[in-house]
Amino acid sequence: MTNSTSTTEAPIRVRIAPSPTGDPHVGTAYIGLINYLYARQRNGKFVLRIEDTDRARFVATSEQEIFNSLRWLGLTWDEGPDLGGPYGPYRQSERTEIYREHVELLLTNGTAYRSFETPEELEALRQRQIAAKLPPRYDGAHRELSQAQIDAYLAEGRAYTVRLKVPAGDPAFTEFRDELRGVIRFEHSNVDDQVLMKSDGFPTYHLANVVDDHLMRITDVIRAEEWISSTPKHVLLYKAFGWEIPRFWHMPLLRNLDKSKISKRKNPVSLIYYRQAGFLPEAMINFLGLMGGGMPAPTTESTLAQPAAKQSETDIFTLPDMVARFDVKNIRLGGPVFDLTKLKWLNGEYIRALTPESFYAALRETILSDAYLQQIAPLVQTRIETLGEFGNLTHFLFADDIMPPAEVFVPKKSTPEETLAFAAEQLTVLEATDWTHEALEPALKKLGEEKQWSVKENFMLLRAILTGSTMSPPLLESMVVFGKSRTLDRVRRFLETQKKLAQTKK
RNA sequence: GGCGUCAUGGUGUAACUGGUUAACACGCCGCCCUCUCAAGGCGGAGAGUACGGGUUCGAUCCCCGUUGACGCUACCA
Repeated sequence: MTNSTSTTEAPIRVRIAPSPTGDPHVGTAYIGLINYLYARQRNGKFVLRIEDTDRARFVATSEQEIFNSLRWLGLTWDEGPDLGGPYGPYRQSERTEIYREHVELLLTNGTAYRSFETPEELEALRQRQIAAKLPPRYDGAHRELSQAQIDAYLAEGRAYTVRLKVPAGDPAFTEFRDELRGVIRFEHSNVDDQVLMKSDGFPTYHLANVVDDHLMRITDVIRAEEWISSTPKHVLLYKAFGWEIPRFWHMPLLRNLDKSKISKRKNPVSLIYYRQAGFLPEAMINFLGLMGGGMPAPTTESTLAQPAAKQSETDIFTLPDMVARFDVKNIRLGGPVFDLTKLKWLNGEYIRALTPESFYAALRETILSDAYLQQIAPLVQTRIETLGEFGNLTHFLFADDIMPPAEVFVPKKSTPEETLAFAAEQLTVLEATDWTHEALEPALKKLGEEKQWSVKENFMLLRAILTGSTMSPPLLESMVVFGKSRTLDRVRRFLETQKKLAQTKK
């Protein structure tokens, strides 16, 4: 029932499989780091695979940003969409034919079946189950359709999904070994007949993931803990195909300060944000290495071997240090809080350790780059009388603690509650909008019309949040220059802070 | 609700996987240095290891239960 051990012989191959659905996420970097270390320590290969099977959430620029962010952190991969490799293509949207063939296999060997319900019907079923206080699950209505019925539906041209036929009867459970936790068992009555192929012909994560991991010879699946619950489905799939099962390592989930799964509302999660806000990649990777432990305690010998090193600085290490000393098996299973305070301290340590030359270079590459200043200059040229006033108008682009007082952001005709509610709407719109002047302007104006906020007050509110002031360079241009990640984060931080403020007043 | 996972100061971790006054770092407080602020130095408060039972000469570490937190419960990943 436990995994085959023959994978031990195979050359180690691991992978990360991010979805291009938005900004690259710190969680991706964390899992990427662990995979990277695992591969580098074992002479293995680290594969990057893009899981772009969700066409509804697909973001065109996302893939490139994932590449950039991982490279920024130094997490280089051996095979991937941009590098190629022996088991490509490494983009799932280019592998649809492979999935189709494999689904056919399952259909013929009876481990999967077609399900012809419409999304509406399934939603209705769900609602009925929830109302009846039953666990919402597919009822298996089409598990045993007759061939005649299937042919009839097919002839009608009815859309269908393909579902996994979770075995009934003996054994009535699936077990697998998590390398950090031991054997985990799921009763089949608790495993849903998961959709493997959507009606649009794209596979779901579960199918694509298993097929690709097998075809790409992945020996160790190192992923986040949120996948534990779906692992039995994956194991069942490996078995349905008659394939060897890889080792599973489920890493703890990064958390917000309140211990919930890390989320953009409560914490910056975009790697682009961290880069643009001036975090050094060495600090970020070091900090991620601290999450969950994994670095052995310093031995007496090693401290003696480096008498010059400050003993207190055992929290400070580089990526090569980690390759040399990190051990996945030492990972702590409690979800670590991604604590910005400590990350900032670490970043400060790295900044102080820079030579004056490289510190200057770091500034010139980021916050004081020519590219950035060239974008800013036209925004202020007509608005200043001496060059010395440059800072007066652009302070908000270089500061990280902007927080307008209520007098500034609440319009005369509105209450603070209305204002904050509208700001939340603005955030939602901004999140879904391309970061260009042409796209932002109509999107914001449309929202203003719907909610009956004048253009002036609409824009003024955002201006206040972004700049902390009612006077600034043009809003949209400023937002474009400041960047989507940082702007959105500033709005989120504003909303969260105001929410807390309102609560403490009560 | 069901299923699963987890549990050491406020936070991140350590403690030869049964024997320590439970250690280090961040944060916090104080002192020193200092034109300020940092940095740096020195010192301090803060957990008896979620709780309750076992096993053991002895449990942070092993077993059981409870509680809590978190995750999953989609034609999203």
